[in-house]
Amino acid sequence: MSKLVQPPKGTKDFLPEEMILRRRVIETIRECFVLYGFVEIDSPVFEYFELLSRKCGSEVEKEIYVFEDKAKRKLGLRFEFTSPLGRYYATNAEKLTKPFKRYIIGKVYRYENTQAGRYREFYQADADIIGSYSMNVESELIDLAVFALDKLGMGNYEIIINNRKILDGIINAAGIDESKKDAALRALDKTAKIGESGVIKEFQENGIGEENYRSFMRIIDLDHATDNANKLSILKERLIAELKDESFKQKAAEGIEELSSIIQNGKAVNGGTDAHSDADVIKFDPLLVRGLGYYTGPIFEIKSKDLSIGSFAAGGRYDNLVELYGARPEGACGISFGVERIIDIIMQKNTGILQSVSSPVKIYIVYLTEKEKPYAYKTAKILRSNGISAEICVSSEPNIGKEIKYADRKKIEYVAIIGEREAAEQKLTLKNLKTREETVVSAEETAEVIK
RNA sequence: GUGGAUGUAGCUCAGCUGGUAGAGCCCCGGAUUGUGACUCCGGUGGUCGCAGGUUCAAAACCUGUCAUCCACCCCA
Repeated sequence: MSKLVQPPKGTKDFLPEEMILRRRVIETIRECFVLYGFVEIDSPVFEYFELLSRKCGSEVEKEIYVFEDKAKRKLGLRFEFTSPLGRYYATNAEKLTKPFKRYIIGKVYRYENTQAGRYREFYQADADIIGSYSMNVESELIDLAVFALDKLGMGNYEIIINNRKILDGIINAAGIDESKKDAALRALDKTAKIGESGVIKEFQENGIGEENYRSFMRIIDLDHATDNANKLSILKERLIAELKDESFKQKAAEGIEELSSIIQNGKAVNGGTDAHSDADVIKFDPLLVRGLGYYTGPIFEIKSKDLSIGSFAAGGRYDNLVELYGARPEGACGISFGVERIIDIIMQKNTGILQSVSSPVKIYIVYLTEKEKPYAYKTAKILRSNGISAEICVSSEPNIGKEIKYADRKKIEYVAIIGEREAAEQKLTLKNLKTREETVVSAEETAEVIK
């Protein structure tokens, strides 16, 4: 294939069958957002580069698509929805009802190397609440995620939570210097991948001692704990005992309270028994870090338990970020779903799904000769007026065999055949392509039957 | 940005130590002029990712480049 007929690196074309599935996934998420009371907004795909790069961290900054417009303004494509939301909120704060609960679904762009599940252009579906410091927000977002993911049939997944405040405390208690915090966190985040020796190596490369690693791991050694609540209370005792600095101590305790509250809320909402509120699905993991620089409190990540495709939804609290854009400081927290990754998982779990999706078009109308054409069009209009999506044959020389084959390939469930006999009776032959059954009925009856 | 693998028909792939391309599926037509999944017959389709180089001769060897995949990095 020549270069010019390929879509640019990291982007792809979507075939009609893929679009049907995508549409279904996006619509399901959208419906859930609405069910939880979020309102939709939109904002530009590009913003001033300087705005996008604020507080996102240098690693992320490298991934922003940058360009200059003809007046030499430096612009960038949005790489996620949080910075644009900060700007949007600051711009429109006076017009918005607070707490501001909004959702947005759209394309975002990241200049990075492609891989399975990693694209340069992809969809995110994002729900955020600005204007509350309460943990009820986190609970609501997690509950929403569970609701949506179950509806999507995502099966086995887990929600991993942690809190930046706790991390800060453990880092301090482990004797790691504040200036080396980021490097330490980045290394720790990789524990599952590179193992203990790998983390120690990275620590040393950044001038952090092995003993610091040991103390960190000793503090978070919670293997004997029975559940999340138990883990948190053990950790709390340890941190209070080990932290000298009063402000760190207080923050860490606060962080633990926050997570306890989230877990508690989950239990309350689900009647205290639902598996989603327990360690099975919500899992406190002190090694969860997340890269984005603006998180200030609880952070969470959702990933499949049986497929390793990275997380497909994630979020966290970013209090006071809006202040960066000139608004009054406000509590804020959000969650983001990676649409492509969700679709990848659905397709891996159900390999035949693309073949099995049926067309949104309900019925295909074929007439046999020019004589029946007016009646066929009239029939189409009646069906459409009744809310039935109907396609009519456009060939000037219809061949019934070919037309049925066409309808079958397009996964249309029914065919209406209109020939001399049907036209005379003001009816049609309704054929179900799956069962191959045929009945002779009127257009109105057809609308009733296949609705 | 770094390292590795791959790139042949719409799809999945074959093509030996260099001798100028093949299968299956799909698609199209017919057997079957008011009926699609099966069967049979016939047919279309490839500047071998692209550009150079070596050679009498390159899909094959060399170099570069682009894309995909994998691992880093980071992340949805």
